Amino acid sequence: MSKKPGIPKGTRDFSPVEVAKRQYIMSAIKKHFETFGFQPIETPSFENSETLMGKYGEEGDRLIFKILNSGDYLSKVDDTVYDDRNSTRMTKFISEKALKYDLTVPFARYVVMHQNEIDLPFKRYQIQPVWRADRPQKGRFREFYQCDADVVGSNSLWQEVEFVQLYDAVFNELKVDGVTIKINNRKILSGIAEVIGAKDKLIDFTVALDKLDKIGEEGVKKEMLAKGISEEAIDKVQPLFSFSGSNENKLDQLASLLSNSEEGTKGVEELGFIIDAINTLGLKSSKLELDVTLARGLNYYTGAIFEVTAPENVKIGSIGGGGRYDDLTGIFGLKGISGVGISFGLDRIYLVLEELGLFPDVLEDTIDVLFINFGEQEALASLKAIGSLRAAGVKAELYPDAAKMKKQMGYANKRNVPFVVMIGGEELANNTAVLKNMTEGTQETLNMDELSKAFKK
RNA sequence: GUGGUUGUAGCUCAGCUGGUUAGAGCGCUGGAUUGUGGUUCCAGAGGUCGCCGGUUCGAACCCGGUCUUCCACCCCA
Repeated sequence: MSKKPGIPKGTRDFSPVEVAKRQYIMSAIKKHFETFGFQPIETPSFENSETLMGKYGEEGDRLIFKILNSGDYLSKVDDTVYDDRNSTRMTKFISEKALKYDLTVPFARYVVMHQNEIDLPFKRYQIQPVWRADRPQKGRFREFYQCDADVVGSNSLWQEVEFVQLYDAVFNELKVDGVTIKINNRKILSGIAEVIGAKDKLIDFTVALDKLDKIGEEGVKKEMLAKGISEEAIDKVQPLFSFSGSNENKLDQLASLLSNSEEGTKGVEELGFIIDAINTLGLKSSKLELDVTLARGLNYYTGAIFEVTAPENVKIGSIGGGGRYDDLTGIFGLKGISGVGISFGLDRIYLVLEELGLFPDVLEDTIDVLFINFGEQEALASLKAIGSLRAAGVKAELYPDAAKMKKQMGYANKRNVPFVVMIGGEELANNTAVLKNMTEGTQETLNMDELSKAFKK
């Protein structure tokens, strides 16, 4: 048993059916990325560690897969570092490359490196695997695909509006009804923190607030207190805990709550613009929801924050996310370039479609016709016929061995092949072929011309 | 990284409080049917019970470790 091969934790093999289903999702995403004007790029599977490390917070560093240096990497390690036996500190001496953790940071690196060849605003999309050294659980893998679309070089809020439409277009195409596109704005969160006098605790505050739907009001308050946020401060944000009504309604409440904060007011304005525009333009099947508790994601979001959640009856959490980052390329030395983008979680969308039974049946791909193998001469004649069928776009194959009929027929049967052609001794002599319909069980003898015509649609 | 959970034939799973040769269904191979599948019937192959160690006269079953699965936390797609 132990001799059996295995694959690493959190990785998967994909069978032909699974690949077909994944491609179905990917092509829907790709189609809309392209109709929205995005162009594809690809970046390497692994980057220099320094490109990735420190970009996702402390937690992120832990989850980055590090690649061991080639050669005799230990001999180059300094004695003091070696004797220290501190893994974190040792890492940079024995590993200088790492598997990419997301598509956004490598994209920022790409923009900086290729700034002279890019025309701004630059709209790119990217569909590639990423890796995280996380513990697997439902909808969470160590290798998974992200499908990202980002725009750099434009501060326009119309981009945000278009991304909402893009999410809607893709999920509508995939026939997933009832997707919620949640939207928030970092400036609103900062504004709230400012108004309650906890500006220095912005991250702790937002992380706690984000858990509202999970641990409830009391839980959130408890966590905030534990993080050193005062009771008066928590009292001031009380309205947030029972935030309800229409998006416009929420905006009004936020506007008055944040009237003393310049930044917060800006955030309310930005959100108002996006929500107004979407109200006028309309969405096909998703709904846009202002959610002040939304604080997910990376520390670099500065404006809009997006998160897409699956329809209520599917418990999978978020299937996409994104936001605006005013200065992402700044970390690589290119200041003043704003970016905004969204991401689709392919593997999670797959689980949603599977659970809702939304994959089309036609994805079960098979060949159109199997030729039974009766021996050398017969196989040769079969391959002649197969050649002209293939030229006409028919998926045809010859059973490779002159095995027993039962076996060959059984193979056709198991692969759901709709037609079988038999060219045996008799047919060989008469230059004919027997075409059998496997679902009806009927068959007829045809000459070669009639055979190729039979498959013309 | 923390806590819990799972592992028996190719697959899905039984297996009593530890007691002789570990079972079923499906699948697989062969035959009934030497050029006609999906149905039926008959026969057969296939397991060092995840791995390592311990307790015991005796371990699939108890204990420890390890790997794997799934779940929750952290975090996230």
